[in-house]
Amino acid sequence: MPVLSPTWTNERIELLKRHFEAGLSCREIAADIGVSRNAVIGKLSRLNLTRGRTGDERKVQDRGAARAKAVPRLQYEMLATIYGDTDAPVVTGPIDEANRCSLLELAENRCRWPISTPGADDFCFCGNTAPDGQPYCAGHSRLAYRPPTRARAIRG
DNA sequence: CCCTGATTCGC
DNA sequence: GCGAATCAGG
Repeated sequence: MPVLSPTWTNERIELLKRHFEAGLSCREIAADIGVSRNAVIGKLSRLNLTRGRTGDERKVQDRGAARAKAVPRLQYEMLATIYGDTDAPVVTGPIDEANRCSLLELAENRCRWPISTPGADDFCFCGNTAPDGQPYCAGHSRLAYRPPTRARAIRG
């Protein structure tokens, strides 16, 4: 019911904290929730959930790999692609939903693909076996990363 | 240059 | 309280 349009509802803040604690970057959190990166950071600051004064903890970026510069896709884009066109559950690879685990059961070798739905109480993660160094499993990794765009390559 | 998070500041 | 703008770091 369109009684009000609160920017930060209970579900928003829960998702915010959850994703934040999950280790997701503010960019991804913002994309997932559907707000700007600054909005997420601003809210986090107000909630005193900041990780401490730091430019960025991720020392080296993918830029080190000059070849195949796969840039992390925003979940906002992914979800839009998945749910925005076809009604069928897009199969992208060996994704097993049966292995989904909770946040506390997440591990380095576990796919941390967030099975999140706006306002879902059964939030969980993929939990599949993820390759070394990769946050997602093979199937989700394919979704999470897109091949280098020609426009970007020729842009210079 | 790109990216990131944190703070500042106007609304 | 909210988020863009700005600052600060890598």
